[in-house]
Amino acid sequence: MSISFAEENYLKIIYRLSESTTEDISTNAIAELTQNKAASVTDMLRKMSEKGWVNYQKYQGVRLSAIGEKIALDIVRKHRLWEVFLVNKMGFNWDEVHEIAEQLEHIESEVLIDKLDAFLDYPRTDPHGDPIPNKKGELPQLGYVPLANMPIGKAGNLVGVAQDSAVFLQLLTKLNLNLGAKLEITEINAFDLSVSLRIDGNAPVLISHEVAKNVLVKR
Amino acid sequence: MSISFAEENYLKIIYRLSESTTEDISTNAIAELTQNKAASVTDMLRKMSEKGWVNYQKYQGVRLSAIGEKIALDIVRKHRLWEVFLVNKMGFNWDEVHEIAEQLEHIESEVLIDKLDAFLDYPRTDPHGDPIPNKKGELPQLGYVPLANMPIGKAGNLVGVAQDSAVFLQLLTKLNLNLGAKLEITEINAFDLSVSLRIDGNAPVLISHEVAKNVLVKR
DNA sequence: AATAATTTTTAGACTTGCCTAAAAATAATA
DNA sequence: TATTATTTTTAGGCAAGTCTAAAAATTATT
Repeated sequence: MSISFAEENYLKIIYRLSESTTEDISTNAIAELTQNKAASVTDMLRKMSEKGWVNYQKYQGVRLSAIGEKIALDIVRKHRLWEVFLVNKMGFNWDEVHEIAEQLEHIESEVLIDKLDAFLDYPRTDPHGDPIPNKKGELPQLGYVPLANMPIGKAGNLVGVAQDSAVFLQLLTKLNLNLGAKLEITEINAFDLSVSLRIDGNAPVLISHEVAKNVLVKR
Repeated sequence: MSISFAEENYLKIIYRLSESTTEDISTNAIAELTQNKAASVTDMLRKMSEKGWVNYQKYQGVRLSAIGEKIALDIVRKHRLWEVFLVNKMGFNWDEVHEIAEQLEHIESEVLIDKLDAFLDYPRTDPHGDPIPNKKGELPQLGYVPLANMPIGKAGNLVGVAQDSAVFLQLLTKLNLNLGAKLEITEINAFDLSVSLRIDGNAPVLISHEVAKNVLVKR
């Protein structure tokens, strides 16, 4: 039984939504990310449920099954490896590669992906700092994660930075973002992805997505 | 107006068939290569004719329009560049790459293809010796072509070889395949792609596809 | 030139993946 | 808790791309 582009996209998006919550994923949330109407999502969830890729109860939202998660991780692996390729080998900037990787992730060839992995020297993260699953679907334990990738409401400690330019480090100091500080995202603004951040339990302050990307946090 | 995978495949296959004949391409020939039924091909030809990509008259076969040929050459360019990538950078053998390139050729990003071209150092031919069109759709003038790619009935002269192992050259000598010999394919056997070859006007002899690939001919 | 064989097209149908509009279920609020 | 608002599902429909079976056109053969 083969899998279509559309199905791969749904699985990938359900996976993405699952990363930042333990709750069931809503039809509307999926509709927004797939750019489809809720009715179409319902349709697809029913079909994928029959195939055993998701656990879906009408009106109750959806979660990936073990099989569905393995498939999703496989797509994520391909997506992130291709992103590394595009940035490290083809000279794209990290903000130009998403659309192309969305296409490349559907290329079907296990041996190609293995060779690509080797060619790129077995990277552990993509150009955005997201971890790359191995071929068994296991995520490498990095011990940290970019602040921008932390789920809302989960606290962690600042353990490092992904960039060490002087201007960046000066900004951190000014914001009271010091090593060891306890950080918790209270809100992410959809418009510019800027982040409301609670530092050491104080009132939230606003930082840019760019800053949040470069601050590394241990959960 | 965008183009679908299916349409790209049809255009590419009509182009391939057009390379080896000046006659109009038959519905059945296309059906065989696309692995579809003739009825489906008729349908698609009608649609592509409306879009102006082919010149099609019922029962009379089809030819690419100027626009259709440009699109086809673009796909061929992508296909052949990806083949070079797969062989030169990923370590595949030349006989393993076709299926993967069939998928990669549909990736849509002009800037990616340009960067890939540069990354591969602007190759003029793919791993099978077929010329790679430039981004304007122009084929490089190679001055030669693998014997295996010559159309049936067209004569040319042996100007070189694509391989120089001792056993191969010894075989050429035994077959009377010498530099400057006049060669004309009289038949290609579908089963193993072996070639019936007329040498200097003599009665045809049989050579393998492998040999025909490695003999270079000037038309 | 008439008939037979082959090729191509038409007609009608099916699947996938999407849509809109209306109905049903759930969640929020007075 | 009753009503309202929101979310989700159902029902019916549409386009793309394919299929089979039958009809029409072309080509080959007697």
